[in-house]
Amino acid sequence: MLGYALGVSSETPNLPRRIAHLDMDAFYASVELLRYPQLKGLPVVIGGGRRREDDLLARMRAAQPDREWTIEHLAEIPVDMFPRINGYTGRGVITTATYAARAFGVGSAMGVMKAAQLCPQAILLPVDFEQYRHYSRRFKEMVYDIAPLVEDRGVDEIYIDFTDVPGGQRQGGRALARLIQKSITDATGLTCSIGVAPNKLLAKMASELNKPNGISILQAEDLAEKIWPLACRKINGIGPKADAKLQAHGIHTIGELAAREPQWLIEHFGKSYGAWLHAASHGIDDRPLVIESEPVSMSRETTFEKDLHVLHDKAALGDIFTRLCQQVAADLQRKGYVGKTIGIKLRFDNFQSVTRDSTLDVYTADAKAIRHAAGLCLKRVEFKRRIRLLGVRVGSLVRADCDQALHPSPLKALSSVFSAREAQPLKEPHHEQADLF
DNA sequence: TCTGGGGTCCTAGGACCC
DNA sequence: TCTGGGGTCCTAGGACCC
Repeated sequence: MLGYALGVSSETPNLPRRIAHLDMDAFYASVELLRYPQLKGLPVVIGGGRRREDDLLARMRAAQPDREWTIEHLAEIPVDMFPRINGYTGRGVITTATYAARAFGVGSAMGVMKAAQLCPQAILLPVDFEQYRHYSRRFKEMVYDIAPLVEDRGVDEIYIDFTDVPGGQRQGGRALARLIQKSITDATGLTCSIGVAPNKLLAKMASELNKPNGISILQAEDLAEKIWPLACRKINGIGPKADAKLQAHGIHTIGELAAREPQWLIEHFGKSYGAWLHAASHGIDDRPLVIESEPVSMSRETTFEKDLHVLHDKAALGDIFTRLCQQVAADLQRKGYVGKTIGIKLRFDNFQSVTRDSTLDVYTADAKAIRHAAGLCLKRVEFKRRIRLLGVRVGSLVRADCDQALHPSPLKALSSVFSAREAQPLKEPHHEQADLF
């Protein structure tokens, strides 16, 4: 009791916190190179549409009908049979580029059409999420066996708590980082970069310092030398908007940010964000690792090949809308969740986005119920432009087998009958479009 | 050459209740 | 009759991340 009050754990001595950030190198592209080793060293970008089953094999069968072409022979497909980026016309973006492609200035989130200008000879492969998820599970299992306290940050990134792992303190964490790197490469053939630091913020920046296949050890006293010269944008949490605003004030590096008075930052960036900017620039970050978490929302959205008109393309829009609802419903059911906030998202041809949502009295994962509620949301939108993107979202999720989901409060259900909010429509519905979708 | 899809979190205003 | 403050829920938009 006394020990707890003093913040001293009875199980572990008070070792200095050592947090690792592990980032798989060019993950999607590297997974593709495992099955197409003949592309190693070439500029390859991943993006565009989904994988069409055995597209390449079909072309090989046509080109060389005299021999067998199956999934076993992927590595034998000649390089010149692979699709080049310059033949692509569409709205896709690059998700990953090999280091050979990055040398041409091609990078993540870049439009495929722009990448084609920078590197027209690059090979373009479609994304294959199933394959990436498979390798994601494998590399995470390797880590988990060595160091069990892991925060999942998506398909190719994790934080690992080294503090109490045997060997986790040796050489600031380098020994353990080496062991993990070797285990992952032995098991998967993939490489990763690892940064080890006193907290998540610094670990994330450290993992970027020595890529690919590198290890970077950061101590608190290294801040001025290794972090302050970096661009503000390198801080996880400073995006394009905040960066532009900082630059407008003449702040380009983390060191320049650290030199500003916290009061000045609060005046210009708000109480919360301003205080955080100050702390981050000084390498301060107390956030714990989030070992397990529950989803808050699930959504499906799609960008059309061409912008659609709410009247002219009514049938197509209706079909897409129904399909999105069915997909979200299937996702919810497969993962065992129900939600009660149903929402839609639209993006117009000028890239402006609008969202509408509505909270039901009961939790659902039913495609028809979702479609109905989302349809009502759609009626609250004014359509003045062509539509580029349509999405459906279900939020306020709970597990399908939990009490709330199983036993809807009778009081709630009753109150909705008399609820004034329910009785009158939210804002003015656009009646002339009420039956469009 | 226009800019994917799946998420989380924050802010801010209004309704509503105590 | 007027005023008010706190708390929670809902909705819309936006920044940011992988």
